[in-house]
Amino acid sequence: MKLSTKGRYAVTAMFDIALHHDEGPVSLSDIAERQGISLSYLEQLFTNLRKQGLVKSTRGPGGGYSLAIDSEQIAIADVIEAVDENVDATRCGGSENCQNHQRCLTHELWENLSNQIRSYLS
Amino acid sequence: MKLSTKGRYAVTAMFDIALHHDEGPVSLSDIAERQGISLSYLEQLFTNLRKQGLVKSTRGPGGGYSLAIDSEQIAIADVIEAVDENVDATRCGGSENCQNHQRCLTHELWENLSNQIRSYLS
DNA sequence: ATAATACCTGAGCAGATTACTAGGTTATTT
DNA sequence: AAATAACCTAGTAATCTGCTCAGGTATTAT
Repeated sequence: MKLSTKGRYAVTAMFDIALHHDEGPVSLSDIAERQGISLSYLEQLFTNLRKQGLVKSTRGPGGGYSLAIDSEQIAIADVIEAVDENVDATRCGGSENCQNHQRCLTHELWENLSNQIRSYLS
Repeated sequence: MKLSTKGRYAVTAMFDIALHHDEGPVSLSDIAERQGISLSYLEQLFTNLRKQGLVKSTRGPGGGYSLAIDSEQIAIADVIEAVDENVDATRCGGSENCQNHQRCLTHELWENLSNQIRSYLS
């Protein structure tokens, strides 16, 4: 789990789409202008959002992106994790070098924390 | 607000100190060994933790770090923010380029989110 | 006193990430 | 046919991460 500007951009853009949902698909250039984000950067973010099945695209003029599912079904955590490919390969990857209780304990602590944040953002 | 390995290291180390609190100050080399974190890197993190008044240091042999305040008074958010100097200078820094309602709205959305996460981690 | 311990500081560095630019291709509408 | 907008690929400057190295300085045990 990671919380950075990248994730914020994605959340902001998704929010923008949700707001203009009734006017049909929203083009990235519109979002870019409204939210002051680089168009090409948005394209990269939306590649991931599309792969995660959060948005669907319509090509050609008048096209753009629209939410793939109902806005209330989309968790903020999903959006953030779609763009922030989490490299959270915890030191003790699963079980291997959990020699002492200590390391397991702190590892568990952090995992719990991550999970709770994730469920909070849902 | 940012959640990364750096913050996790800090939280883990603070947790380690809290666990060994009764045995007096905890040396960074002990933490480094127990948690598998580079000593010099820990030193850098603790410089910030000390500046934020989260830990106090005891020099000399037998010295180390101890919690500056009661462990229950320390918010995880404080620890994370002490090391992850948040560059969260939001695009519309205060008021200047909030021309349209749109930008203000999403900005507010994100700020609320940040605040709620912060209060959750307390 | 002196050695050991452990905090403190700063410089540097490989690798990754961030935010962005540039320049295309493909699909669709008008 | 021409315009639009998704889609794709590659490159880049700046920053961040996690770490090493190389030295300090302060405190305490002997």
